[in-house]
Amino acid sequence: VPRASRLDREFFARRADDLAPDLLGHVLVRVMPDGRILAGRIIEVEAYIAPEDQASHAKNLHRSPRNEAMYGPPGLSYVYFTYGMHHCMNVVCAAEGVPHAVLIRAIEPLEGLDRMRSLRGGAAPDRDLCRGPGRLCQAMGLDRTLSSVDLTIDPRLGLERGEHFPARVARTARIGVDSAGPRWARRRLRFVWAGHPLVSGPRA
DNA sequence: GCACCGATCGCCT
DNA sequence: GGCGATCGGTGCT
Repeated sequence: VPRASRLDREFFARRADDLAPDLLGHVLVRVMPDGRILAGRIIEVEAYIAPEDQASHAKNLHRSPRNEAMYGPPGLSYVYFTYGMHHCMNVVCAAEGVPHAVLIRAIEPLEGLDRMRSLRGGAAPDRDLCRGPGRLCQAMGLDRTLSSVDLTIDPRLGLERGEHFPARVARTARIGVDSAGPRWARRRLRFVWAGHPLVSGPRA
C-alpha cells in the first residue's frame, strides 16, 4: 500500500458534516503490537454534531470519562464500547471544546486481510470483514485503549492520504439512532461512497 | 445501589 | 424480519 502522507490537524479542524464526506477514500492504518500493518479505505461514515445533535454521546455538552476525547483537539480518536461486546471508532474534529465527531462505519480492506480474518474469528465471508462499525474495529484490532490517540502522529493508528476517491457521494439518514427522536434520526448525516459494493445498510 | 438500554452483530425463523 | 448476547454508562431512587 503506497503511503503518501498522513492527514494533518488542519484537515480535521472543521464541522463533522463538512469533514465526513471528505474522509471517504482516505486510508485508516493500524500498526499492531507485533508490527503487522492493517489498512483499509474509508467508504462509509456518519457525522455527529453535538451539542445540538440528540444522537451524539456529547448531546447538550454531556461530558464524562467515556467521551472526554470528543472535547479534545481535532484529529483525536474516540473509540467506545457498546452492546456489551462491540467497539466503534470516531474521528474527533472541529475546534477543541466543540464535540463534533465522524463515526467510521465501513472500510474496504487493503492490507493485512489474513490477520483481519483471524481477528474476526475466521468464519464470516470476506465481504463482511470491515462492513459495519463493530466489525471494522474487530478486524483492525481497535478497542478503548486506542481512544484519545492523536491520529496525526500516533505510531499505532492513523489516517493516510488516499489515492482513489468516490465519483459521487450518497447521503442518507444515520443508522441505529431512532431513539434520538425523529428530528435527529431523519437528518441525512450518513455519507457513503456511491456504488461501492462493501457499504453497510442502505446505499441511497 | 439498581434498573434500564445502547452510534451492533450474528443467528434464528 | 426478529431476537438474544453481554456489560459499561447513565440516571434515578
